[in-house]
Amino acid sequence: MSTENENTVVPLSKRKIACKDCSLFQICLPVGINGEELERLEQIIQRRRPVKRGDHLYHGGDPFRSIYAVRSGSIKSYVPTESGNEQVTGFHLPGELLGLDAINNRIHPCSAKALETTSVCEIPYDQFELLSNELPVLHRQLIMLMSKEIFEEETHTLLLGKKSAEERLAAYLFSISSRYHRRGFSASEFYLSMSRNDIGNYLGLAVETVSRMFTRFQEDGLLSVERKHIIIHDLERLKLMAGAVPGKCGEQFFCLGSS
Amino acid sequence: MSTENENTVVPLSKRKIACKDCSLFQICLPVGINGEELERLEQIIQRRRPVKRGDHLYHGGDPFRSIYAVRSGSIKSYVPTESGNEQVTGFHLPGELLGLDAINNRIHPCSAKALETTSVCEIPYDQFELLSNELPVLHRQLIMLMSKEIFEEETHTLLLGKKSAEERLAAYLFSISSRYHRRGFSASEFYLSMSRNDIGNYLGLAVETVSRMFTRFQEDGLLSVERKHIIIHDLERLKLMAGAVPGKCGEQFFCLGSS
DNA sequence: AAATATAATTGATATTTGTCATTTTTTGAT
DNA sequence: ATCAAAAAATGACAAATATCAATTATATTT
Repeated sequence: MSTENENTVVPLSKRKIACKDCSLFQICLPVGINGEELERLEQIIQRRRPVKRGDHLYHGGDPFRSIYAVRSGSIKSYVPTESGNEQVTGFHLPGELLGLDAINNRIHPCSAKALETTSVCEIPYDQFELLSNELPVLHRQLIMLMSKEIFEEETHTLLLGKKSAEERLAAYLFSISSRYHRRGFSASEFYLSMSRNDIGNYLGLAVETVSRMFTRFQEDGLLSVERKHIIIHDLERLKLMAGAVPGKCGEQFFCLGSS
Repeated sequence: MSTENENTVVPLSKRKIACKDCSLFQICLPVGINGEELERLEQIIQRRRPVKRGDHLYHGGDPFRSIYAVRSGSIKSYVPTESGNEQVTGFHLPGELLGLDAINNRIHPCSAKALETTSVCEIPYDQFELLSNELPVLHRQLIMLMSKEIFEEETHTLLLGKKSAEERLAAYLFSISSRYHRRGFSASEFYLSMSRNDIGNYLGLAVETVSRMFTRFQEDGLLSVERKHIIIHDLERLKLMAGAVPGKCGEQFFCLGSS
């Protein structure tokens, strides 16, 4: 949560932090981008001042202008429905993108709300498109990330379609753990930035069911939970409880959370 | 079901049917591709002999080589799970793509099985990538289609997370109807190529529940169903029964099924 | 710091949908 | 055409989870 100077949109070049110095570098841009290409990409990336908890990056229905990468903090994506309800469609942790569902229609189908003070990189899509004409590697990278997103949505479909409440929460916690771990944080101890309500919504469960499951997990000695602070005591067991994983995993051909 | 000469892989150039003559042209390639570009794309597209009902296009775990577009017939995508179960993740009707979830890992996370005799266009991905270096419009088009797929997965998440059995089946039938309609077929009368089992699996419901819902819909005069043959008597009511749609729809900013 | 609002937990009960068992219908094979 | 196997429909019942209500804990505001 480094509070750099907090102004409105400032070109990256005017700031100290460049992609190549960013801790998310290898997550955002894992493959074959060279120094010169990176520099040109950086020139179009905008770093905005951090958004505060509860603020929206965009609302469902807004015109699409940019895709975003989370630098720090976390974002919740949700589909607002007519009845005033919402369906949470995902949580975005550092190094993850959002807004990819809006490219086709040029309108955001989802809203994106900060769960805590959050910094994002904004990539204006028109400029990205122009630059990609010269640097096909950018398109290629985006396609990879979108493919990954599609796969992850399928994993979530599997969860919603086939898993019990217990399996859902276990899978959820395991996923969060893996993603933090990948970012260099502890896999066994972390703070959940989202409410029980959001978790339940995302997992297709009532809040009360989520609460009860947390209680049960704690009674079983699987983890300690105190409000949003989670300590996993047995990651292996958590993984087992999460049940089915696409492709039978078992190291057969790939694993959730691998890049 | 035009039974052309049924051999193994034959370059498109050797055949009579070109993309520009294909009835799916505007669905596969809706935007800004000119004649010359199209011709170069056609040169890499392979038309294989139709796959028979029950045959697989690929299995989960297979190395990724191509993406596919359905020309006629239908394909079921499913995630095989360790327990021998499966989770159906989607049905692909004419004009729709599959295999996009495998680009990132270069391994198919899903299996794809023909529900009836089905013709597909195969687009070898390496060649597509090479060609895209010269024709960025191809990448752009793929990104659009992937964005749309991500959006559709979110719609499915909304269905699995928030809807009752009745709403699920109504939403499903409305989706199928819209997709056929878009392809120029009747919106109110069609044959379902998938079993009740597959439908239930896809919707996160037991087969029996699907059966009962069909019966109820018929008793309500909403539709006539005879095995796989469906006649919708009141499309508007079906749409209403389907409930929540991303973005409040109501023509506010977009509608399911619009391109 | 007190007061108020919000979030989380817990218990009791209701409801939807799943499971099991059976019958009927349809499809495919010999 | 007959038989066997698979798919679909229907009924009875069970179970998981949602809903409702109440309590407790935690944040937020003044």
